[in-house]
Amino acid sequence: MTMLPMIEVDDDRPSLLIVDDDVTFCEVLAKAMTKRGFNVHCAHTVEQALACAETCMPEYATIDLRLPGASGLILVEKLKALDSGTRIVMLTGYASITTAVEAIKLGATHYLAKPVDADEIMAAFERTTGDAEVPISTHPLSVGRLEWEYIQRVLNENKGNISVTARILNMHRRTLQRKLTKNPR
Amino acid sequence: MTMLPMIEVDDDRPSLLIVDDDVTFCEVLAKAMTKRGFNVHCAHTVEQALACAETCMPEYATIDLRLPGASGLILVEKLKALDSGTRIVMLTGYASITTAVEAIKLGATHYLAKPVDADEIMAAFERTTGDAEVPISTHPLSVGRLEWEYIQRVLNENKGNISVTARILNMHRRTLQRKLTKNPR
DNA sequence: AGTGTGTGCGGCAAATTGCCGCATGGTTGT
DNA sequence: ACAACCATGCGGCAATTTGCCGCACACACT
Repeated sequence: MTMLPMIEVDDDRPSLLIVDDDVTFCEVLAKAMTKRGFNVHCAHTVEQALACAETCMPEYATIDLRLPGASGLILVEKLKALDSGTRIVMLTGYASITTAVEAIKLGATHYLAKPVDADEIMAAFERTTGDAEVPISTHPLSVGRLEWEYIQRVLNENKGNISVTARILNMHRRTLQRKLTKNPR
Repeated sequence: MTMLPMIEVDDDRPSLLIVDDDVTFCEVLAKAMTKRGFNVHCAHTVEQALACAETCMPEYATIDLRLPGASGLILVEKLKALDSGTRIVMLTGYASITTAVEAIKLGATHYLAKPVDADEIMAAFERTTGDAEVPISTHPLSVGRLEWEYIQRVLNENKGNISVTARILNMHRRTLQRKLTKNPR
């Protein structure tokens, strides 16, 4: 695991590579993880991530599934090839069972659907093995809140178009409309 | 209860253990897999499966996620402990990302949602390595589906405890109970 | 025995939803 | 300008889902 110190000699913090094309998301997460004691680097493309990984040799990584050009799964493969000890958490906006299965097979230690908070990611890093013994993290998000966050995200991605969002989300426009007038629960 | 005290003489067919509480399903699948050259055994509970596995040492297994009493996941763990070379395909009526991730981490070679046909299972046994080329879907989950996945995840993290999960999720136990009996929308 | 907790399920009122309709405003192509 | 199309906001009402009560049973711990 501790192989080549390279440039970063006197930094005993574990290094973390965040790969996500959403710059804002990177910044927010970077801040949160720095506060939790990581030496954080960010990348927004597969190429950037690889370049960064070669120099900083991250012990931890969070990778978004959907990256410009290629799939984040490739990155899982490459990072694991670089250092099989790297702990990788896959993040995704649009979770699917197929990609989850592949990510784990490729060596990701966990797979989380956005929205996630930093504590969930921390917990995921710890859970390297499949288990019966489950370390419990308190889940701040109620189902109502989760739904609200998700709706906001999809709505935003569709530029606020309620009709389109309702169709995508497979719910009735009237219902979406009504939900939007209410506060997150 | 002890159904097959059969003595295994020389049998060069690969042995397959089918674990599912649905007897009819077992029979149908057993027939299909026998035709494909397997030496098939069936079990309907975790205990039966373990007993069977100890005598017949299956090289292949299909395990239903939902078994009376315990989850099929622990069976994955035990079978792998018995023989780490066993190829296990997880089957489930209600596929969720959480259980898929757990199953793969525990060593299952694949995870399939019912209904499946025998050929899919055959293909799954072959696919031991991860594949970074799988297409990523850009289609968001429906809100109902998202809720379902989230519930599954929290439920899993709380070892299937419905009362605790309901409290964390800030929903009524009765409502959670009712949701769990329904299909992911 | 007694206490605490989890589970499954029935019943019923309250809340939410699905689904209709209609009027309005914005955009696009003719 | 006009029609065609789409998104929006909202009212009404039936169907479904929920919250919340209850009860019985099982299991663990004292």
